Amino acid sequence: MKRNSRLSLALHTLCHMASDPGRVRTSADIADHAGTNPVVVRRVLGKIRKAGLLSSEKGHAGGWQLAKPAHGITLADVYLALDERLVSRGTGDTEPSHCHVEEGLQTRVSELLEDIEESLVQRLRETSITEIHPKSCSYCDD
Amino acid sequence: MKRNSRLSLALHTLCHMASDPGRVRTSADIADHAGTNPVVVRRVLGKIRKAGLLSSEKGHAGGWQLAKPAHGITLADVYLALDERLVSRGTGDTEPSHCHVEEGLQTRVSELLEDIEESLVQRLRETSITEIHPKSCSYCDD
DNA sequence: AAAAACGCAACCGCAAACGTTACAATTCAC
DNA sequence: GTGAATTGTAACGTTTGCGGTTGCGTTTTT
Repeated sequence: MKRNSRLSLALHTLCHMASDPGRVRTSADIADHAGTNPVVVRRVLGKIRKAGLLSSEKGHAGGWQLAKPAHGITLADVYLALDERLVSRGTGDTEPSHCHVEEGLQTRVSELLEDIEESLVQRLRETSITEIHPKSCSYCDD
Repeated sequence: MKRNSRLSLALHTLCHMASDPGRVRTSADIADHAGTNPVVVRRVLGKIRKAGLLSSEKGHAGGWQLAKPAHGITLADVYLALDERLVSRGTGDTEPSHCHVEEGLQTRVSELLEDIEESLVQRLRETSITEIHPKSCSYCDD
């Protein structure tokens, strides 16, 4: 897999599911399609499930499917479910500075990045996963 | 330093410079203020310089300063100068798949992320570095 | 009981990035 | 000229994040 793999993998999988919501898929199936590993798939989809977008069933004939209508799932839902925080990254430790301006500036920069992050999420909220639809393919049983 | 350090460091530094454009600062000064290392500073600011936003002078009394008016420098300029590509990350190798749909989908997801990246840059273009101004501080000579 | 599937923890290996040291090149003061 | 100050760059170590992998327990169906 390559960069931004988690988001990419999640969108990839959700798009497949949106095109055939009834079908239950195993992590092995998904991993094959995405060119990765079942455990990685379960790791990523686990977060999506915790956000309520997917459901999974254990045991024989178990697997994954959408937990709600695809048209109601936006890119923001997926992004937030994965806790990506591409731009802001909650700074966590604000190391104290010897200078008032420094601390103020540090805070300002953080706030700014936080704003940008919010803009990004707003943008993501405008697109549903149903809008990622490649043309159908007669060679695949998707 | 913490996450997203390059962008953070660059904004931090440029903001300082915007508030006193005449002053020449050494990488050691900047590193002190930012709580990092002169070499790291030179690494990051080097990219900014290549984009034409900063100039640097070697030798005694050398250092860094803005290469153009601060109000004309946007966050997008800085972001692009650093070649961050937070969301899309030019996939590079598009591993061929056994399935037409997979390749189409892969492409679609990449295009989508590319769009999002573009939206992000558009958002960044709306803010100038002069808009990151903490209140002045009588304890510091900034 | 066996097979199929998830859930999870533990590890390996790799790549990116920061931190640091070292050194050459350049510029200014004297 | 000599020396100090500063950038530019290369090299190396360390840390961190993450994908990949293995292993094992749990659950469900047959």
